[in-house]
Amino acid sequence: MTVRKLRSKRDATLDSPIKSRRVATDVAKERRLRQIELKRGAIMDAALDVFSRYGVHGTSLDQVAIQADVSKTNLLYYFPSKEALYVNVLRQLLEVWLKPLQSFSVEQDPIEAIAEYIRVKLTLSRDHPAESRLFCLEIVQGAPLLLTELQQPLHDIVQNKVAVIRAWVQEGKLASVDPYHLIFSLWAVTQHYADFRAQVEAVSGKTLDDPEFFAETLQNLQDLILNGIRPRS
Amino acid sequence: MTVRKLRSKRDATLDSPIKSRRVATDVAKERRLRQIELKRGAIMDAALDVFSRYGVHGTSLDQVAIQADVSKTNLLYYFPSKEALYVNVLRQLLEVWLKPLQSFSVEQDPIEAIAEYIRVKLTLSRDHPAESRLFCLEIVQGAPLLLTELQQPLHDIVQNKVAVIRAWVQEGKLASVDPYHLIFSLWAVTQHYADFRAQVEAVSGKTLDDPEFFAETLQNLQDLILNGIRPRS
DNA sequence: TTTTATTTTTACCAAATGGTCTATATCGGA
DNA sequence: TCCGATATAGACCATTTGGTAAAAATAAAA
Repeated sequence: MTVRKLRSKRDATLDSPIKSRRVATDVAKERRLRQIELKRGAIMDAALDVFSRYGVHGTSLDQVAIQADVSKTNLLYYFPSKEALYVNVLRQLLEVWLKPLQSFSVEQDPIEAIAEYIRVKLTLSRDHPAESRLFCLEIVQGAPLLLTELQQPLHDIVQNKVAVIRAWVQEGKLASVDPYHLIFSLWAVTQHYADFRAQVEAVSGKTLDDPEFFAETLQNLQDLILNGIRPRS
Repeated sequence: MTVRKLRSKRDATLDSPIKSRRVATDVAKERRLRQIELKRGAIMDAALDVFSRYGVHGTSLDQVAIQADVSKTNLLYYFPSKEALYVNVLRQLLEVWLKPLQSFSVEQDPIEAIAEYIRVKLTLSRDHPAESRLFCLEIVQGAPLLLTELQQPLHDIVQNKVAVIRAWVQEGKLASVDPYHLIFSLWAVTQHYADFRAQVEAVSGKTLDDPEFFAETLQNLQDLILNGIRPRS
């Protein structure tokens, strides 16, 4: 109810800006909206962090609230329910997540393009581990919420890149790899360092936060994959 | 308490078999023990399944009980607590999980050995997806329970295999890859098909259950990795 | 058959938790 | 300074859920 109120208010200001007699009013309203977005953002950041660590079900709203430095009731003023909060977090995460794939196109040199893709994805694994983990958790559990709205755009963009890779293969610029499996492998090896960080650390004693280890990992993954797909006489 | 009772009883029968005047008694006792293990096994199977789907926190004991076709209280008769059940499931899982790595040794041909390892791991991903998912969930969340007892054996066995791979490299049988990253990559690409099954299916429309897709996946992964590490002049 | 040990069920409890309702504080505008 | 709207907090509630106590049922032993 409270949220319904909030929603309708915000929608109202967004959809039909009141023809204000004074500019001052509008400015203030906008500032307030920014404030709201700021606070919502802070809550979502906190939520992303704890959700990705303990899972959605393993996290209480109180935990999120504390982490975001607000009261639970106040949190529920900004998000109608735990699920709504979670969905918002997931949706925001998706944007970060699908962006890197956009990049490569037929004109590029495949070796360079893929090397760069590995670099970008590995950087993402280092700098956005929470996003990586939460995405992983959601997908592992069948992505009940994500899949419906992920399926279409993901399918489309992958389809697109599959065509690009296929073209590269046909032009003899790559060994004959199945584009799907190449993409899956790229995802797998790069995200592994974020998602399985605990294991990586247990085994090797290092994480991507160590610059040397990061560089070494990048080098190895690029070598492995690129040698794996370089056209062979 | 109830469990303590159960425990002590079982321990007693295991540690100091009562010098029975009759064989019949022992036989009966053994049969009962088998029954207990059977029931515990059934409960653990059910638990593995639901835990891996909804996460530990997302699963209630009632769900597990229903899946195992026992009452919740009855379940708690066989396992002292939810956590105890979970730990048992994890421990059992570990055995299945660490086995494949044991296999390769210096005498083998590295290309064959690694091809076989990929095959085994991919088969595991197909036939034991629940184990793969639960392991993934646990590790992603920092493996609070697993890590303590996983760390040592995992570290040891990996250390061992690292030495093997390093020897292969030194003998010129492999390109100069870092053994750690090779192992991580092998894990990543094979487990991906189980853990990210939802995504793989959303993108490609197929799963490892499809024999054709399985074969194709295996072929591609082997090609990719093996070409990636084959010694190049 | 009687007795004893073990397994299963029934009723119940206490804590945690998502969420609501109401009161209060705060802030922008007049 | 006053007022209306927005934001925050506090008390509270209903449900879920892990777990217990005790009784009932079943199986084993004597």
